[in-house]
Amino acid sequence: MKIYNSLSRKKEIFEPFDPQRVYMYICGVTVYDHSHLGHALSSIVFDVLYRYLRYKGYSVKKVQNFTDIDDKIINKALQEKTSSEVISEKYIKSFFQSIDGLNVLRSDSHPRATEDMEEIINFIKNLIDKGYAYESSGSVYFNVKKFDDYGKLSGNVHNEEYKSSRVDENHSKKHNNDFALWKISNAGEPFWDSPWSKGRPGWHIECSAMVKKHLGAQIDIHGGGMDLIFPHHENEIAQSECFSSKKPFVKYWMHNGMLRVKGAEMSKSLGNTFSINEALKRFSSDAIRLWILQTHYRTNPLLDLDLIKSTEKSLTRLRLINSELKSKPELKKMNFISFKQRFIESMDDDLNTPKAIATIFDLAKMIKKSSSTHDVSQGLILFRELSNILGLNYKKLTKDKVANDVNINEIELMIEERNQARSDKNWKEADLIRDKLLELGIEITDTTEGTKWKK
RNA sequence: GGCGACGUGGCCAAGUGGUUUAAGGCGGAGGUCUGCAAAACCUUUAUUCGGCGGUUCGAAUCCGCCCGUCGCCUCCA
Repeated sequence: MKIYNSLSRKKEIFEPFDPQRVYMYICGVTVYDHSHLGHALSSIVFDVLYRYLRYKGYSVKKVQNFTDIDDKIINKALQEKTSSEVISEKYIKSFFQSIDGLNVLRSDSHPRATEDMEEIINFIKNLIDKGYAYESSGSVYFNVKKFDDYGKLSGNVHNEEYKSSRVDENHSKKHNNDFALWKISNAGEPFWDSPWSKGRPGWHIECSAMVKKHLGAQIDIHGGGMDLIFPHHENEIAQSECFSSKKPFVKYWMHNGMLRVKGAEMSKSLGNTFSINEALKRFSSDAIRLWILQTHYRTNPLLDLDLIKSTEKSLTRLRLINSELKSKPELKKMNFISFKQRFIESMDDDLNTPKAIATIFDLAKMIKKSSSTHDVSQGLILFRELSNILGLNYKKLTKDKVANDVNINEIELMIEERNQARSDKNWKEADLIRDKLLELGIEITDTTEGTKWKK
């Protein structure tokens, strides 16, 4: 299997430190708001990686953290006149609801920064002891100049010229690129005791500490969005490699592309705030997954709801294969192994899910085509097996209640009336009733087993 | 200013030197079915890969230039 490594900027053959086991860490979300479709993209991509590695026989340990203490959470708490704990708790719940809804498997562990504070503080202590970090008026900074490899991931070299647009009120840093490991708290803000001050950890240190604690000093895969390459992951490398003196901290860095939104003005109103939970009310998890996986994970797709809708459409064919097709054991068994090979070949090539999906569609077509002349049971088994790797479960969007304002009995009655009209060959009346039903949002289908309807 | 990505049919999107006169999905067209529809199924839908040069027996795929789009460099999946 080949994986594109952001560090080397090319595809590399995947060989974990331990040939049997894979240790992977995915940067999780900062829980100050509902997760949006961009998070869905990332979650789904690494969920598929997780599923596929297990399919290949690896024993995989996947860890994804929650950043549950940071400025945005504090601000939100202030805004809503509550505590950061209440805020983070609320959005952690929402996050799980979202990824469960997307059929994303839970990671083996979901640690929170606030629960690993001891580990974080010890990590910082160690870096100070080794001379990589320094304390300055209650805060602690990493001294970037002490780490020669700084910039190896992002290509951002020490750049004193570049002045960030950010208004940094902090003048206690030695160098422009030095970053906070520990931040002294202002009055009223949440804090933890430390040798340096009552304060809280900087953003990057939690991941280094949690990787170390939950997975080890060196791991196979570290994933996240491309936007995290700098400074987050660059800084993680600095911290972790200085801490353990082991290189590389991460063997394969994987970064998914960023979901883009049409038109800048839309970003605030519609696009960016389109939460996963909101999307799941309108689309099935399969549709969202297919939409995302039909684009390679390293490209930046454009959010387009019509596209998700069209994906929903393409699923009907697959659902039909999954649920309605029966195999005929009395016929000659058909072999579908070539489809499996194609699928694996695609996935082995840096998770080429668009190609893998094409194989699933081709497989579906072949099953359908051959079902009357051959026993296609093996094809059906394979179809489900491959679908499962992509996390497709073929459950329909549960538009549960057919709306309270629509009376089911009434619908049945109208359908009966229409069928009466049809048997009387009173087409005008029949069509009129059909139109009426359509106005109510009821779509009907005449089949050999009678008239079916759906909302 | 620095780092990087990309431009493939109406739309989305694989392919990155010959098995490709370019997968798959959506949409369109034609057909089967139907009272008509819908759904489903079948068939069909780019001699062509932003433009111009070059390398090569051979290029969408490599090189150069030009045009265009986008991401990151600041919290961010």
